[in-house]
Amino acid sequence: MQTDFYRGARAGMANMSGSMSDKQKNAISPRRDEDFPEWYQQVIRAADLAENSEVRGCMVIKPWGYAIWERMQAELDRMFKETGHRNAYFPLFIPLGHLEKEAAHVEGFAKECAVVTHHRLELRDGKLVPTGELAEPLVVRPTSETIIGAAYARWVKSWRDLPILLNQWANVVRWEMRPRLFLRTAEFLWQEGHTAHETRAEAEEETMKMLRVYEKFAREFLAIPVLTGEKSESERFPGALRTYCIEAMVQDRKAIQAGTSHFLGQNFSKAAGIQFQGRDGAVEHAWTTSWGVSTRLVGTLIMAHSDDDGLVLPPRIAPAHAVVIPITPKEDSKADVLAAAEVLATSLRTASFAGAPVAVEVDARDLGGGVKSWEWIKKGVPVRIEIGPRDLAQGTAAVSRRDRPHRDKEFLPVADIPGRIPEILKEIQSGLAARAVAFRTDHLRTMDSKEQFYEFFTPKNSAKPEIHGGFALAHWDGSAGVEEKIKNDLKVTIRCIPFDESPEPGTCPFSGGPSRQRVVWAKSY
RNA sequence: CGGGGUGUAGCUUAGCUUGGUAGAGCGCCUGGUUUGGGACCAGGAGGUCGCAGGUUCGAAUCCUGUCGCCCCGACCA
Repeated sequence: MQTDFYRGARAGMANMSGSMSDKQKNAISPRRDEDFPEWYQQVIRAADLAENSEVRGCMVIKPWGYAIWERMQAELDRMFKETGHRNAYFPLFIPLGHLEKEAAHVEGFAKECAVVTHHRLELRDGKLVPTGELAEPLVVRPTSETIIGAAYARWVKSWRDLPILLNQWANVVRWEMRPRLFLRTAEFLWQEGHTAHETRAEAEEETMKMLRVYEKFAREFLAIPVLTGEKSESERFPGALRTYCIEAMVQDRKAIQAGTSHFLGQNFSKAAGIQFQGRDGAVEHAWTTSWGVSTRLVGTLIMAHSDDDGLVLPPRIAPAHAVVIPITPKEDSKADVLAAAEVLATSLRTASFAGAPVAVEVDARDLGGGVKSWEWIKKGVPVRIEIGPRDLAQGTAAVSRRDRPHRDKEFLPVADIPGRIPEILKEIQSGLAARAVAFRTDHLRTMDSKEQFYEFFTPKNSAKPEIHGGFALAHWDGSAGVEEKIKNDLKVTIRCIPFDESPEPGTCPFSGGPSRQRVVWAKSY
């Protein structure tokens, strides 16, 4: 089966007629197949999700973008609570000394830390200059293992104090060289779960449990299939014993790490001194985990589902499920149309989707119907409902779906709409998920020869690389040398070593050495 | 941080080679006609041409430096 993400847009274009088609075919220019990175930025602008700020690498998340993040937060927070976690908040500033305690951690994060060295500004010759140097500089958290570890060390005395199962919603700062809206910003929003356990087995189980939470969230809410597995040593979190991840494929066939869960062993508890007296009276170090997802999920969502007309939101994560658009061509019927729109919205809100009332917006702005419709198309709202004077007479409204060409509309009796919308939302959700699965299936290849591998990851046009490649399932001898070589040659890395109940041994096509199992290779964000 | 590209109104851009103090389209505002698919007519607002120096009688244009952004590389969620 050939999955074509552009099919919808083409069908839409074929339906177009009149002056519009001469003017503009798609809302977003360039199209995905012309220039994917530029398309991505234009979608963000067209949907009014975010913009770059005056500080390099930082972004302003605008209301519609933030609403998507809030939806993610709401569902994840619920899932964390269901798995026994509670929220807390730890400081933004970390004493420099804390960061020095775990060697691998220092190595991993030292290069990208913002450091606070002063606590006062003085006005000199009209310029503000920092004064009041701090005795010990403070690091703006790039992640919170160290400062949370220090707190856990204070809190834990006995095995009865364990486990500690906390999460925090916070911002973190990593001074990135190449920022990209949502995908990699100097400051980003995330959640970080931090747990401490009595036994190794318990901590390992926790690590895996939270990975499963992320996987379920991605599949059920974002409609994005993800591969799960373990990171190779070179991709592991600094200081972790094992790093597990969910990896998604987006429409340029690159991989994106959408969430991680780390088994930290006793590394951080030894560094921070998280010790307790066990059931046998012996003093032991706790076993810790950490796990997180960030606003990168918003970028992942955009790249996974959106099309050449803008954002496409899966209903289960959309801030609004439906928008009612009053069409008010005549002054004398305007009040009636607006009133009917409100009545329709109100009745629609009595319907429920996925266990909650259908979220409805009414766009009562005094603008042309086409203008308003296009705005909501670009914002990715799953369902648009237009209601105008003719509908009033007939008791109907025109229903359009974001997963269908934008010209398609179905006139439904108003009375049927509250009953019908939840079904449509369900169809859109499962349709987007199915399409994403099919897309990934099409671009996931099992391969055994080096030649095939290199061909797969080499664009035909090197000057202006077309969308190519995907995920390659190939054997690997487990050596960092092979990883290094492939990365240098093709910019392809091991995204994860999939969990495999019965691994199929084979031969590494790059070294000829023995391989325990196939691993997932891809270009990545 | 290295290589390449690029900065002119909110967006897209003309002008730069051959210096003479800025033009368009979209968007925005007002009025009218419109509104079921990104409307039309008329009027209007908006730019110290990224910033700082320099050359010159005069700089968007030439020179130097610097900053931002984009792409590639290193690094990363």
